[in-house]
Amino acid sequence: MQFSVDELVGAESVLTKQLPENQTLFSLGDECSHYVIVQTGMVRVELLSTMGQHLLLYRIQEGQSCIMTTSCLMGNSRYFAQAISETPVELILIPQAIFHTNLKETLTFREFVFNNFSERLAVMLDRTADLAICSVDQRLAAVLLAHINPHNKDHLISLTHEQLAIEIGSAREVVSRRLSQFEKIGLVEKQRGFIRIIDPEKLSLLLAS
Amino acid sequence: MQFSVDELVGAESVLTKQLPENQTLFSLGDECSHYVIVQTGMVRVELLSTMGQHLLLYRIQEGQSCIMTTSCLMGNSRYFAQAISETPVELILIPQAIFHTNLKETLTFREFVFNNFSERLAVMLDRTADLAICSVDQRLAAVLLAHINPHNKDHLISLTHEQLAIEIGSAREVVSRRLSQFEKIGLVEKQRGFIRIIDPEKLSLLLAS
DNA sequence: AGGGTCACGTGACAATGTCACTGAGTGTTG
DNA sequence: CAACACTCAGTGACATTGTCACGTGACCCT
Repeated sequence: MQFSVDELVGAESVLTKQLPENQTLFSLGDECSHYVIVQTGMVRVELLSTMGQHLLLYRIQEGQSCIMTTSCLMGNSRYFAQAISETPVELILIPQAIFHTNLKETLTFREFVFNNFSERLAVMLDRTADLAICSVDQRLAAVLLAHINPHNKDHLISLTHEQLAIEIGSAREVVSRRLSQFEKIGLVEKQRGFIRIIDPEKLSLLLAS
Repeated sequence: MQFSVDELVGAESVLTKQLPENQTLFSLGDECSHYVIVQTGMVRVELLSTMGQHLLLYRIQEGQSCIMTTSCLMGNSRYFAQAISETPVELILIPQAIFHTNLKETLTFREFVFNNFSERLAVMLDRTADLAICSVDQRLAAVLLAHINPHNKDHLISLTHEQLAIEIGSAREVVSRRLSQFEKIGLVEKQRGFIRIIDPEKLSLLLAS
């Protein structure tokens, strides 16, 4: 993070909290009592359908805050999605009252909140646009390319088809089928729980069309 | 509107602007120089795909403000969608500098901005969730029911299939086909440019399933 | 070895989107 | 009025994507 939390809100009012993986941070209908900053780890925020389907809205990573939390605090409304830790996380919690006081009085805090908010909203709307505009193949290719580790010459990606499906907002079976097709034309190789990228260049050509 | 703009920001800094129907308020990539409140009329905000396809994000009506504008001002970023007047509109414009000063110093202004923002975000995410979760039939039924004028016993709705398609995020042909089906089972009657709701009760049953 | 769970493959089918084209209504204009 | 253009709607053919119901093999545990 690029700022000191203590400096922003005063050390005495900042709480921290640790949570293990796969823990619910908030659920649909919950009241919002604290502003939350993720200090380490990753949190997933998703909508829930009437069935058990999930729709990934966005992720919150190190140093970021949650737009829904911000929105709920600002508008005094309730959560209408749920958040789950994807890794063990360390959170910074700022009580509602302190949040509002600082928003009013501290320029650096206000700037942090607003910038973070605006940036997160942009990312989320980008994702929405992608979902609406790009094909499954394109979204799949994009996610695969995004997971390449540049330090590792062997482009092996540790994701299951299920995880990829959530990532691109599709279904496992669809991902399986498209990956088989990708394999057939030499773009990737499949292993249980892993995908190896064989031809990143061709893969990125997919995005252009 | 439930507040006096003059009271909020000082009469001297408030600008107003009139625009006819079908005018672009902002486009993708534009800088954001003013906070905007729609005083009368209606504005549509939509994403653009690589092709000419539009994806309706949300509408801004009387007394409301635009979340993307708010976000851009707060985060000092550029517009990544476009806004178009659906009717003649009357706008209130508050220059960026005045916006920030008032956000800092005026409690009522801050409350207006935040509440409006939070509410609009909720509506937009609701729409997103609907798109992801509900079937075409359900979305279509919902839109038709929402357009019923309770003062008019004759439930005649003035919308083309094209307009309905944009509304529910689908294609004209799909709307045509589903409406034909609706007509076949006695839910509606079609006319050129109009739909007559015959059986609102059955139509709302569609939403439940 | 047997049982259980997880990841994946697959066929059949339903829902939706896209394309290309037709035709019907409406208004305009010479 | 006749010709024309324009908007709105209907339709068949097809592609893409999602859903359901299974089956199969890998891996883990005792």
